Amino acid sequence: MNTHSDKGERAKRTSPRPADDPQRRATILHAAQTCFAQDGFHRTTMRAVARQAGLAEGTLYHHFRGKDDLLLGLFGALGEQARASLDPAALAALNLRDFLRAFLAAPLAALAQDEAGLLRVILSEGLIRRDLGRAFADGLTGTAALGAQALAERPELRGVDTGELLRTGLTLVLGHTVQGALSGDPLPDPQVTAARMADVLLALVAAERA
Amino acid sequence: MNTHSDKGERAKRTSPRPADDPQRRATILHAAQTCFAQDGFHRTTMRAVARQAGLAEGTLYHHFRGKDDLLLGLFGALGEQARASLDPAALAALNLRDFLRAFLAAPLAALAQDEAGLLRVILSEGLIRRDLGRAFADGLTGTAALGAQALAERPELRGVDTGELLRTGLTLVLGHTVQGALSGDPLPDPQVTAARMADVLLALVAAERA
Amino acid sequence: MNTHSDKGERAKRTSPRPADDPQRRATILHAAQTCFAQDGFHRTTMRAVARQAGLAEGTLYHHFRGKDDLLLGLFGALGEQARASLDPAALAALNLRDFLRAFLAAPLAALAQDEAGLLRVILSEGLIRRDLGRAFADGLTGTAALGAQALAERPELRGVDTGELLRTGLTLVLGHTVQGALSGDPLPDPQVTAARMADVLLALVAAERA
Amino acid sequence: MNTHSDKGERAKRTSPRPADDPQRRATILHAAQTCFAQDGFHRTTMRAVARQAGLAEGTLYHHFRGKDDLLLGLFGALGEQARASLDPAALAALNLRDFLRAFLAAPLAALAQDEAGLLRVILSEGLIRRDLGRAFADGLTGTAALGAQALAERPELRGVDTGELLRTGLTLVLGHTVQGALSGDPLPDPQVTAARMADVLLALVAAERA
DNA sequence: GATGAATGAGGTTTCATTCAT
DNA sequence: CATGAATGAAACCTCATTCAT
Repeated sequence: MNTHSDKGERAKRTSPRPADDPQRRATILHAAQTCFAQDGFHRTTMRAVARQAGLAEGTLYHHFRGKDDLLLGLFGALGEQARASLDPAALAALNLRDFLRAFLAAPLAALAQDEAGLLRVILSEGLIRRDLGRAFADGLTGTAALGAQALAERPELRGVDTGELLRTGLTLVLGHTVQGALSGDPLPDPQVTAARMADVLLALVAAERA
Repeated sequence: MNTHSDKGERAKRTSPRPADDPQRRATILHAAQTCFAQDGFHRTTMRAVARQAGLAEGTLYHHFRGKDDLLLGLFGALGEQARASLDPAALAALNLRDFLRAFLAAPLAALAQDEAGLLRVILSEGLIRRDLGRAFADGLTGTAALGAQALAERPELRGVDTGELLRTGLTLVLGHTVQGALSGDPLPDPQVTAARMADVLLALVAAERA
Repeated sequence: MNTHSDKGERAKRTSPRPADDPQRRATILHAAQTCFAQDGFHRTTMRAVARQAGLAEGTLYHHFRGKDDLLLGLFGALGEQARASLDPAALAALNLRDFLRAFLAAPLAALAQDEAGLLRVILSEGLIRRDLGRAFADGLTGTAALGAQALAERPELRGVDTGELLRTGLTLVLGHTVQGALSGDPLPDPQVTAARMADVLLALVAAERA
Repeated sequence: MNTHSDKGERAKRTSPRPADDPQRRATILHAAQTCFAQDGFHRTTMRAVARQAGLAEGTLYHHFRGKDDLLLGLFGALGEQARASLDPAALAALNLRDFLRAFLAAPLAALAQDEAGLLRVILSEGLIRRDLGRAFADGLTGTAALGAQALAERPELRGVDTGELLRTGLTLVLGHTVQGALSGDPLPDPQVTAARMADVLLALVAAERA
């Protein structure tokens, strides 16, 4: 209903016919995210998604294979988002403290806002569906590996297992985010949280080098 | 019918009437846990639980109000288990390092084995259902507070926010466990993991007191 | 629950063993009537009847074949009651006006009180089940015939179809009672209603003899 | 699938989309009436109604909220029918005898035919469900009041309580119809019955004015 | 491509009845 | 005879998906 206005905006699309879809896909995914975040994947009906998107139920099936495909699409979007929020080149220029802060702030910031709902849905299903869960876990591992590469050469980390360091950092981020998602409390400022967690990791480095 | 064999086991009870039986409840909860852990709450049918329990569908409803009540019962069991695994009195006698190890090993051990399935179910639904999620989060908070009390007087922690320290520890535990649940990989030995995490916390203490 | 006291009363039964039942049957029927009248036959569970009777569910089946048999038993009781409330010998002694009043007051009085519930149940099911319905209708017809016999010889009714006269009277009674049962309003005093209806019939007699 | 033939019949409608269709509703209600009249409301399954309507079970729920809504829809249809069969303007032109005959013949005729089943269902449930029962009773009261208005000015009824007169008439109609529904016997010609009942009322008028 | 009415398998839950104690 | 836990068929209803328009 409220989505009709969005449709209005999109009506000025220049293409004469509805075109194919990258726009439509996004609209639908966004609607799905909203619904899933609110009621969970299983308690959300395709009709609800359709209405939220301002479309008919049948139309959803022109753009997605089915309900599951919606979830997969959402998961893909989460991955893209995560990848986009982390720029290894930029990180490389920072000193260790700032590197850690930026590295941890990225996922925290991405999930801080209304996207928290997205995470809830992905995690909730990921805990049940082996494929989703593993993909998510692999994403974390990959991210840690990516960061570790950027830290590999730093002299002040000589003797430190940077991979494990960053994995510990991401474990903190995951634990923190899940806790927030469970409690329903709004998460504190990502920058502050990231700074606190960076301190933990720095303490760990200091201890290991001692 | 098929229940008679089970009843045979239980025949030592002299009472002629099974009464309201805590055994049956446990049997059913166990079956529910198995099914839920395997397929998730929503994809599990009451029929599946009944079959797993070796009972008729209708019988489940003599002991639980409905499917939801099964989940709640499971959640309650998790809580009891958590409470049972943490003995504040015993902890108080330990030095800091051992205290932290024991404090963190308790939940890790509880969830290490097949109970991992239980956690997956509870978390999966807790991420969607506000009441469950909050109850779970409150459990964590309460546990941290309980531990903090036991640490309050220690001179070597003068100036350290013990509450936050333990919360960080539990955040690590939660993150670690979720990661394990997601990846499907068997979690490493709880004692080892706990030791590693205790080191993180000790590093943090050292850094804060420096 | 409140029925336990009743059970207490009955405990002083002199017979050493529970005896057979005429007492029990009555207790159960009474409970059934209460439940059926409140929620209707179909919405009443055997468990509800058992509880109302202060008995176990299984016990009901020692005295009645099943739920349907309860309804039949109730119907039989209604018939007995109807028959008991009508004493042809006593009626024969009355003048026409009083005869009609008494004849109509009998069923009205029987149904006036809490027995109204009984009627509701019987009628409700009688409208659906051919056997019950026909038995009920036959009861009415029989009653009219019985009354007509008592009026047969009266000289002031020479030329009047007394059977039809009384059938009309019972039609009024039935219509009146059904209306009351539908509206839920408490029925007015049976005597008054009977008097009013008797007037209708007397007017009819007068008109026919004119 | 099997619906396509039906749709063929209906193909004359030019609208590309069936829209919300009043046809379907009627089809379903008719099927419901048939089933309910045969087996009663409670013994009729939604599946039976669907089959009778030549539709899938799920389809019923696109047009009615649930089983109860079917009953309510039927009740509404009965009301409409009753209202349609009574034309106050036309009645006003008749002399008293014909007025009464027409007034009583209307409901009798409406229920005489296969609609008798409809009445059985409505009454059967109305006797149990307070809301339905009251609505039905109110319908009767309203009808009597409507008729009384049309009779109000007649000089030959000066001094007669026309409201009560017509209520008595409807009580006769109700009693008569219920009796017929119970016995299962086919009701006699509505016109004849109405004439006989009109005579009763006329006798009553004569007696009251005497 | 868009629509949404129709489909029907399948889910949860109820409840009359049985039978071991 | 009394009990009441167990049974399991069957009811109502939901909802992902299809397909004629």
